[in-house]
Amino acid sequence: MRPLFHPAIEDVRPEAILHALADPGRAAMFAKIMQAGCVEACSAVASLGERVIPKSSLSNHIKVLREAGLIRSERHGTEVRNHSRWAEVEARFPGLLAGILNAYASDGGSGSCSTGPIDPR
Amino acid sequence: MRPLFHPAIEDVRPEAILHALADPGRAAMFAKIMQAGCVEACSAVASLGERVIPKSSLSNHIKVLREAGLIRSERHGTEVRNHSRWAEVEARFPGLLAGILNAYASDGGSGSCSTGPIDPR
DNA sequence: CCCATAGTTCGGAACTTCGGAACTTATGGA
DNA sequence: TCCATAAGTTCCGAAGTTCCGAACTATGGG
Repeated sequence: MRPLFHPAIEDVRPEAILHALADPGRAAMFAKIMQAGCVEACSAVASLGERVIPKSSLSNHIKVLREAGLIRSERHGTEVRNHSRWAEVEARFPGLLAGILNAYASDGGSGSCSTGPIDPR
Repeated sequence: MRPLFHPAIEDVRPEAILHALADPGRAAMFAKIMQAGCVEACSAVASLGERVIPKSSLSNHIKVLREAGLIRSERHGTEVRNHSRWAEVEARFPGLLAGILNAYASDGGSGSCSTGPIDPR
């Protein structure tokens, strides 16, 4: 198993973040990781709404979030814990994440993704 | 030629906006349309940096921006004029566009896209 | 050692994006 | 009026991306 790759914060590109969060499912995962005290096993995030996400897709979504610089993942034994990198990303691109997550939150019921109003950490 | 379709502002989805702006070229077009007094023929937007964009791709990029709800296009004789819908989008998703365009702007030279700091209209 | 659990990788089907060539539509002469 | 030209759009094939089931690889416990 290859070691997990994380971009340095200064290598994080806005287009990667937008692409990662342009999927409502991924945006919901990110919101959940952020709100859950910034720690979450991959599988804990596996059901969003009605939908059960297959493991392989889940693994891939998490990878997209990680490589976009949005989360940090560490292996702990057999599981992986995910932390949001909100503070770093916020310092580099102020207002970006709040704007995006609030947009999804205010879009509300109609999207597939539930996110309360934003308040990091 | 089919009449141009524009979503009503309440039908605009955050994921469509993120997807549209996840392409640095499209983000640069949008920034240009906004800054150029909100009016711009498609062809006026055709050269971004070094790159000359083929007409068919350009037409498609403009369509993506339009269908995401970011711009309004009107035919005037043989050309199409594009207006940004900043105010409407800002009212629906406060802070979203500013966050995104500022992120690209502060990413600056390294991306393929030049956008000054944001100040609508 | 064997099993269960948590993730990852592989590979094919379905979808999206890119760009060249052909088409449409409007305008401005001769 | 008829033709030429300019601005966009559509079509379609090649290239790339995403999704998900099946097979695989760690790790920890009994």
